[in-house]
Formats: sequence, structure tokens, C-alpha cells
Amino acid sequence: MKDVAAHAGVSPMTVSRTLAGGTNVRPDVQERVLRSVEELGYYRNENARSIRPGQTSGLIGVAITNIANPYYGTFALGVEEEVARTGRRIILGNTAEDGAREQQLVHDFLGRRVEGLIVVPTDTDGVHLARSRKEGVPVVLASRRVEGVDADSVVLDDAGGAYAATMALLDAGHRRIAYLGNTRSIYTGRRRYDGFVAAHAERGVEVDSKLALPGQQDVASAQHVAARLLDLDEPPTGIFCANNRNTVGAVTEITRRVRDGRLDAAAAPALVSFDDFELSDVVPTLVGIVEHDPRELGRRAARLLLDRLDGDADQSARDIVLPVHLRPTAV
Amino acid sequence: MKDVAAHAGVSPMTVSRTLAGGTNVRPDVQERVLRSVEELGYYRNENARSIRPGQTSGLIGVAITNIANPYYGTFALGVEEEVARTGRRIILGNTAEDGAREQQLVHDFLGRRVEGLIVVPTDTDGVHLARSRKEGVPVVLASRRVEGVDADSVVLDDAGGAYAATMALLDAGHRRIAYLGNTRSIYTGRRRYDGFVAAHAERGVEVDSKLALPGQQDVASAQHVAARLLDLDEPPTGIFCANNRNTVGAVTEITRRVRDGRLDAAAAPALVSFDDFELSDVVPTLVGIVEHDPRELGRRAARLLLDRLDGDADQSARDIVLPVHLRPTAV
DNA sequence: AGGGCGGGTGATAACGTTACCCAGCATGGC
DNA sequence: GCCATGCTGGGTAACGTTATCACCCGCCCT
Repeated sequence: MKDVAAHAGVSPMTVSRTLAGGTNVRPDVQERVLRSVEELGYYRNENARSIRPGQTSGLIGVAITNIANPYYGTFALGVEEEVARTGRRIILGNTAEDGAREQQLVHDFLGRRVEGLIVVPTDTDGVHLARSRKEGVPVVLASRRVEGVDADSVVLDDAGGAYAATMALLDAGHRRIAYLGNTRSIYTGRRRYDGFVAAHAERGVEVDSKLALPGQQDVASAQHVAARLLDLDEPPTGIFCANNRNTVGAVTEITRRVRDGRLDAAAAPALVSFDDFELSDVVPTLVGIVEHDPRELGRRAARLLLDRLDGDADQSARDIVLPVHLRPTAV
Repeated sequence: MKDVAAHAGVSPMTVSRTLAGGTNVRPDVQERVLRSVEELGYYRNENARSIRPGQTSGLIGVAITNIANPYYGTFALGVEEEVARTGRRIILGNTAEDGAREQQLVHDFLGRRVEGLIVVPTDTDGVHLARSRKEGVPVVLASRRVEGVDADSVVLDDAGGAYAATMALLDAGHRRIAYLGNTRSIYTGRRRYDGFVAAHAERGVEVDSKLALPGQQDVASAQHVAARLLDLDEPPTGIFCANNRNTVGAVTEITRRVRDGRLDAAAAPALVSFDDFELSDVVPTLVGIVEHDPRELGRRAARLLLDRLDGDADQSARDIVLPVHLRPTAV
């Protein structure tokens, strides 16, 4: 900045003022400064800028659990979209569903003086999140809540969606329905399983514990577990897949078997999936999808955060539950 | 840091030294300092740290064109993986295939003093990238190259893959083969189209310009264009989809029509796709996939950059071409 | 004509951190 | 016992930026 100032024949202060919007700088001086900036290829050091009191970094830290999952990619897109409207930027980190990495990431975000955090929390305690709040850096939890962390949150109607999905299978006459999903220690896993159980209870059908298989985080393990289900002496006639990773795994396994002739297409279990996913149209045995909008989830999370940053910082925590929608799919 | 120093009864310098690794600080003093850090919930201001001469930010800027595309998500995963091994972190931005946003993003990255950039460039001139290099911030281009920017790059064997894919269709007897892909102004679009044309030339088959349809960036527009192809008086018998967005669009349209009875399954065109994608196993009319590994692409890009950062900064630009592999899919 | 006022500009200090230099102290060799 | 040496710790200044204050100038009001 000093170089630019010298080049334009003004003081660094005038350069700073010009770059900050140009209040109280004569137009012709501004132009001279901007020309020097251009000529020297100068760009402001945002890090130095941010250490001055009263200055903000303009950064929002976003931590998601799986960057390769398009669901979370779309979520991040929604956050970015909303955050960009206020001139801020996101800095995105991947926790890979690992609590230690989440802590590291949050620590690092705070070190870079983010204005706020949007976190899809992993399955750990939230002391680092609570601390962030205490430091005056607001936190919004997305998709999952964390016990003991008094932060804004946006989640889906997990139980309601799972209930509706399971009910659809029950009403279609299925009595042996399997559950594929996350471990119950994860918020969404717990809630979706609860919905699954509630629907069974409502219809007076007992849940067969051999068919309730939580714990799969990725497609490969979901496929493996689906194979075990199909190999049972009395396989399920319907499967509720509690997230798109599990759906893709199950679909892959079923399709392979049908193609190989190991499984009769007519005998393939009916699927209902929580989460939409690409090419869901193409899947033959899928009878329903619990739809929701990850982009909207991101937008709402961002708006909660921005409200706190630009509006009232001291309001009490708000919890938003987004509706989901069961769409029967043509077969 | 001053507070921590006071609390521990030492000078800020000793706190700094302890946090930097503790050389020349007595173990008992270190412990006292760390206890104070813990107690006060202190975390170092990385921005302030980075403005000192000789200090690096530990940040790598990564700009991708579409964060919601799992292909680029996986790419980012590969970059992060490799970069994390050196204790660095990535800061991820989405350009949405928009040159102006890419420029903004790069400018912002430089302002935050990233150590290097990994960019999947959009279809613009690369002056901002060239400038970054001039400023001493190395750039690695991934997936696409930019004319006039003398930077390291990792790209796929686009032409080779497209050639093999098209050749597979030609050898299966197809003579009316459509092309769905990016605009030719995008590097990969150009190269893949060239491979498409080269295969035709090799076999002495003329490319029907009504069937060569570049320009689709997303699934919706690809689906729309696929519909137009199917509505032709003489529709193609085979389609080469030059990227996964176009494949998903074409597959969706074909499947819908078959299901509606508007298209006879036997008459559906055979597809070959550049890029693998989820559930590719399930798609009936897909006869081949040009596979490659986005994660490896990310890793290699990261390694090129790290080589320059931790190794020889002045070596001349290196260009890596990753092989692709045509996998015939069971039908 | 004099004083106040407001816009334009510059000097200074401070943000939080660490490189560099220097001082104190214990140790060891003679 | 004396000096060189090495380890430990503190003081100072500087990184690049901007808030604050001070100053100068021209204008308007009385």
C-alpha cells in the first residue's frame, strides 16, 4: 500500500480510504490511486486488514461431513448463495464424519477469525462449538442437532419423513421391512429410525431386529449389508433406506443380482428412500422418495447466521424444522 | 496472547515460542503456558500471524466450477487429502462456470495470502492467473488448461477417451452417433469433441452436424437436448455423452420415454459416457464408460503445487496427462 | 471582516504476532 | 577462580492496515 501511495503521490491513508469506498477523497485523486493500484498489480492484504479492531474477516466457516456427497455439495451451494448476498465468503471444510477433524477444523476457522460457523455436526460432544459461541462467534447447526449446544439449528422432519415412508410400505402390504441407515448415535439416524419404529407400532407390526441394520456411512458398506439382507432365508419384501448412501448401495446390489439372474425381478424388495438422488427416476424397484431440498437447507442455515451477524446477536436460539415430502415414484 | 502471558506469569514471547513448538522454553514453563491457554480458551490469531514476514498462511486456494457435482467434490477431496499431509488447509470456492466469479475468487484468495492456487479454470482469459504466478503464488490448472498461462497442469486424456468411446460405438455398427457435451470453448469440450471427430474420420464415417450438440452444462439442459435428438425424424442409434451431466440428462430422458411407452426399449440409443457416475450400473442402455479417477486428479494437482512450494519453485511448468480407461458395461 | 464549519488529506498509533538482539544464569574447562 | 558457552527468557520493532485526531483550506453566515 505504501508503494501505491508513493506511486500516486499520496499518503497510504488516502489509498486505504479510496479502496474502502472513497468517502472524503476527491474524485480525481481516487482515479489516480486506482490507476496506480492497477499499474502495480496491488491487492489488499485481507489478513492484515482483519486484525484491526472493528474489522471483520467477511468469512463464514462451513463444515460438512462429506464433500463428495452431492447432497452436501448442494447444501454448501445454498449457503454460499445466501452468504454472498452480504458480500461475505465461505471457507469450506470436510470433516469426513470424524469428530477430531471437526474440532481441528473449528479451531482453525476461529483462528482465521471467521464471523460465524455453519456446521453439520459429527457424532461428538460439542464443547468446541459451545466455546465458539462463548467467544462471540455464532454457530448454526444444520441437518443435525447436538445436545448441550445452545445454537440455532435447521433440521429436517426426519421422524415424520421416515414415518410416512415406512407407512407407505406397510400400507402396500409389506410386513417384513428392513431398515438401512446411519448409526443411531447420529442425530438423523436416531430420528429416522424412530419414525420407522413409530409407523410399525401404529400398524401393530413388530420390527424384526434382524432386518434393522443401522451403521452404514458409505455406499460400499450399504451394498454389503444389502447383500446380507437378500441372503437371509426369509428376506425382506420392502426396505426403507434412511439416506441416499444406503439407497444407492441397496439399489446397486439389487440391480446386480437381477442382472446376474441371482434374483428374480418380481421378487426384488420394494424400496423407499429418504433423500432424493440423481437418476432416482431410473431405479426400477423404488416406490417412493422422501424429498427435501438441501439447497434450501443451506439457505435457511445461512439466513439464521446472517440474522445474528447483521441483526440481533442476542436473541435466543431458534430451531427450524423443514418439511419433507413423500413422493410416490412411478414403477 | 498478552492475557495468556500475564496469566502464566511470562512474556508474550514465551507464549509465542511455546505455541510454535517450544524450542528454548523450559518444560515446566511450557506446561504452565499451555495450562493458561487451556484455561482462558485462547487460540492464536492466524491472520495476525500471517502478516509477519517469513510466515505462511498454510492455505491453498481451490476453485472448482460446480460444487454440487460429485465429480468435483471428489476432486477437492483428493486435493485436501494430499495438502493435509503437509499441515496445510484448503479454502474452497465455487465459480459456477463463471469467469467473473473466478476472477473475484482468485483475487480474494490472493488477498488472504494463500500459498498457492489449484484452479479448474472456466472459459475466460487467464490474466488473473498469470498475475498470481507473477506475484509468486504458484498456480496449478486441473482438468483444463488455459492458453497463455504458463502453469503446471493435470488433465485427462480427453481426446483419447472420446476417441475410444466413439470407436466402440462405431465398431458396434452405429453410424448415426450423437455428441452431447460442453461447449467447444471449454478445453475439455474441445478435446473430447476432437476425439469424437477423429474416430469418425478413422472409420470414414461423416459426422452429422445435426447430431453434434455441444453447450450443455447441467442436467436439465442436457435432458432437453436429448429430447430434441429423440424427436428427430431419424434419431441417432448411439450417443456419446462427453461428461456425466450430459449422461445423466440423456439417461433420464430415455428412461422416462421408455416408461411412458413413447419409446421402445429396443429402439433406445446406445450410450457411452465420459466420466463415471453413481448408479451407472443400473442404467440399461449404457454400453460403456470412460473411467478416470477424480480423486487421483486432485492428488496429482496438489502434489504438483506442493513440489513447487516445498521443493523447487523455479522449475519450468509441468504438464501431466492422466490416462482414462474405457470400461464396457454389462447390458 | 471574522469566525465557524465541513470536506479533504496526512501523521500517528494500534491491532496480534514473531524475528532479532540482548541479558541473565548455570555449566564446564582451564 | 575466571572466562567461554549454551540455554532460557524478555524487550523492541516491524509486518500491512485503518481509526482517530489534527491540520489546512475554502466557503458561508453574520
